[in-house]
Formats: sequence, C-alpha cells, structure tokens
Amino acid sequence: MISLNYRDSRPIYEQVKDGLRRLIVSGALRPDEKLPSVRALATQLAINPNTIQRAYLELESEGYIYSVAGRGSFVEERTAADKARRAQLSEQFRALAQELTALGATRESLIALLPPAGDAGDDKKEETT
Amino acid sequence: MISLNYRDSRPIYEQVKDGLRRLIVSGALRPDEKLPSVRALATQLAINPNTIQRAYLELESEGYIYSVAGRGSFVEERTAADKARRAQLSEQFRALAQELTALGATRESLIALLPPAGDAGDDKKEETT
Amino acid sequence: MISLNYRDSRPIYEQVKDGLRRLIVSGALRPDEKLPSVRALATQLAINPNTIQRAYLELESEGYIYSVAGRGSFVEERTAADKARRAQLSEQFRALAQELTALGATRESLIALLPPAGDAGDDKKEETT
Amino acid sequence: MISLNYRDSRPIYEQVKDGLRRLIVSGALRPDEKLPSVRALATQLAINPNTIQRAYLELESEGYIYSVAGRGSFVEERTAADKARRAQLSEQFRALAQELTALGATRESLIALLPPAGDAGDDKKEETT
DNA sequence: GTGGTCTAGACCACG
DNA sequence: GTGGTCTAGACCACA
Repeated sequence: MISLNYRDSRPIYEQVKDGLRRLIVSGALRPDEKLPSVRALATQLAINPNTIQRAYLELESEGYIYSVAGRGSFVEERTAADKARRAQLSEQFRALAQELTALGATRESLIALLPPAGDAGDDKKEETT
Repeated sequence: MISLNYRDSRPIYEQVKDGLRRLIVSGALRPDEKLPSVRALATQLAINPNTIQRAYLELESEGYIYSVAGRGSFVEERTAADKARRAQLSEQFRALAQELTALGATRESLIALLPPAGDAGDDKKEETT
Repeated sequence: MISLNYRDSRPIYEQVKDGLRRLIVSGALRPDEKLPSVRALATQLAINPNTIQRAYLELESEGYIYSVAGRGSFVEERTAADKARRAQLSEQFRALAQELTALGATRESLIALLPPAGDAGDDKKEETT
Repeated sequence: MISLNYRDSRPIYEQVKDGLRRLIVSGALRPDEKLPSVRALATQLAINPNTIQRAYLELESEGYIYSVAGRGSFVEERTAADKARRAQLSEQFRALAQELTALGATRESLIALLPPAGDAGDDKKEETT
C-alpha cells in the first residue's frame, strides 16, 4: 500500500502523508472509506504509532481525512483541499518549468514530458476546473 | 546579487547555493570567472562564513565550481553538472505534471504555465532532454 | 428529531445532549413530557445504548430532565438549569466578542450578527422549531 | 506570560496556542519578534518540549508564526490568518447569540455584553474590515 | 543552542 | 480497540 524509503531525506511522516494522499486523490480510497487504524498502519509499516498519528493529524488539518475518536479515520469528501493543493503544485510546476528553461530545455521538450491527453484520472472521471 | 529569505524553510546554505547556481547557469558568472571569497561573501550577506563554505563545497562536488587553494573558487565549464541537474529536474517535472493531471488539471492548463517560447536565453542553443 | 454528525469532532453523546436540550429549551418537549426510552432512542439513532444513557445522565445532573426508576425520563421544569446555562454561555459570548474586537471587528459588525429582534421567545409563548 | 490550567479539559498545547495567539493578535508580540525557544518555554511552563513544539507547529501551519531551524521561531506578519480566524469566530459568535436568544436573552442584553465602542486594539490601531 | 523528527510507553475519553 | 494527549529521552541538521 505505502512504501517507505529510509534513505530518503524526507521525514517518514511526510512519506506516509504523500502515500495516503496519493491513494485518496487517485480515488483508490473513496470518500468515507475507513483508513487503517493508527496502530495497525504503524505495525504494518514497522514504525512508531506517533509517526502515523502525525501524518493523520496533518492530513486532517489539510482537509483530506477526518477522524472520530473511538471510531477511526475516514476519507473526507474532496473539495477545498484539492483546490489548495493544485494551487500549490501549480506554482511549483511553474517554477520548475522556468528553471528547466533557463537550463536550456525547450518548450517542446517540456511538453513531451506531460502525461498524454485523455488519461486523466484513475477510476473516476475528473472534471477540468 | 543573492537574496536570502530567513523565513524560507530552506536552509541558508541552500539558498546561497541556489543563488550562485542561478548566476552560473544564467551566464551572469562566466566560466573561469572568480567567485567572491568565502569571507567576502559572508560579510556581504551578513551570515556565518561556515555557511558560505558549505555552499561552495557542495557546488564544487556538484561540478559547478572548482577551487584552487590559496587563490579562490572559480566557475567550472558547464558540462556534466548541467546534464545531471536537468535529468533530475526533468524527473521532478514529470512527476509533478502527473500529479496535477490526477488532480484534474488539463494538459492545456499545464502548457499555459510554461514559459513562453523564444526566451530560452543561454549562450548556446541546447537541444531537448 | 435529532441529527447526528459522525464527522463532528464532538462526541456522539454530546450531540445527543445538545439535540435534546434544544428540544427542551425550544419548548418542543414540554415539562413532564416523557422522553423516549434509552433503548428506543438508541435503536432509532442506530447507536449504542450506553451513549444515550450517558446523555440522559448528564442532562439529569444538569437539571434538564429527571428520571423515575421503572418509568422513564421526563422533562424538568425549566428553572435553575436555564439560568446556569445562560450564565455560562453569556461568559463565552462576552469573551468571544472581546476577541473579535481585538481582531478588528467593529461593534456594529457584531451587532449585525445577532438574531433580529422580535423572535426572542421566552418561556411562555414558544412555538416549536 | 502564559497561564496553564491543568483542570481545564482543553489540552495543554491548545492552551499554549491560545496564549501565544492572544499575545500576537493583541500586538504584545510584534511581527518578526522572536518567540521563546521551544526548550525555554517548556522549562518555564514546566511541561514537555514536545508539547510546546506541537503548539508552535500548529501556530505555524495556521500562519501566526514562522520557524527557522537553528535560529528560532518568529511572529509572522498578520494577514490571512486573521481573516480565517475572524470568519471562524464570527460563526461561533452567531451560533452562540442564537442559542442565548433561544434561552430567552434579549437582543439588548446581548448588546450590553459587547465591549464598549472605541477601545478596539491594545497598542496598535486596528482597522475595521 | 535551535527547531525537527522519531521512538517507546503511558493514560484518557469514547463507543 | 480507536484516536488524542503527554512525557521522557534520543539523534539530527543547521547556524
């Protein structure tokens, strides 16, 4: 489900966050679906529950999931979180494209790196905002 | 010449590295041109010389500059470093584009974020990756 | 009658409490009227009877209802409970207004948030919600 | 500076957050002013550094402060965070006023609880958005 | 010395 | 059993 890379400089809780976010955004985890419990995921990944807890906490504050004490954590309806993240990633994208261009990459070479049109989502039809 | 942002979460030495790399890549600093001395730059930016030292060391190990004991640091010819960095950034770019697409961004919206053609601006015409 | 929101961070028993209190305060449930039995309400809301039990117990200790062993729970005359709660909420209200003012909200903007006059509703002529 | 109440049901890190937020919003701590270090505040309040750390972390993610590893934490310029919090508090305020009204409070009695006009800020002049 | 991350283990409220 | 909070103590990168 989620793969950790201990040699990666990124903190573990962020790798967990990214992994879960990917599952959510891609539709592999559907709204209101239950996530694995903090302890269960900690055991599965062989890391401390606090680390998972932190990942869940941040995903919640970012609007990707919601947690109910005593019941578990669940996937949130996708709304504002997506917009916020898209804005964030778009800025990264723009900056990256600019730097690559400064390094001599042509506009065409960048376009060639984009995913082909018409394969948007995974198993859901995505709208184009 | 180089602007530091103390609020940025990126460490200072990396901001220095990025600043210098930008100057080199953009051609503002030309091959074999002498960089400011560690102490001079430290004074100018009002930061610790250790921080500048680290930036220089890493730039050297990445192939952007070379140092001559007792004389200073100089801009390296641009060769392998560029290719390595472009490959790295291209992969980031590809991953970012994929994620944005999964989030519903259209191919057209991404293309719109690319820098306009015809401003590549270097000192050679470089071919695509 | 009572709506539960499982995403709400507030525990279920509190949502039940609030729902019942609202019904009582608004007059929808009249003094000495019988409340649904713990088990009945639990079934209706599809939650654990313990949760309802706890809500009833706390409402009783707060003076909103009274229980008669073997017969059920009933709505208390509204007296001390109201006063206590109003005092509590008033303090919250005062603190909130102060903080909003500190954040730059004008007195007028706060007044604009108050319910319109003329629907106050006391303990005499109350219509249901 | 900050007072903790262990009998309060609110978690300690939230009490710390509120205390600091109050100091920031009131202007007692000015933009770019340095906050006490995590360890220093932990010692002063006689609680675990992790608890302070969490408070700082959340204040940062809410836009009240920014942290620089190795240098400390500082008060952020006040912008979006204020707007978000005011919107949040305004909703609370509206709901509270409604409930008090349902409990029989008159519009006039609520207005009487508002801070007198013309004493807005602390030592800064606050604008009325 | 500073913030940031992680672990280990504990206790609590909730359902 | 679940999430939430807190403690104690450790190690790291950074300046």
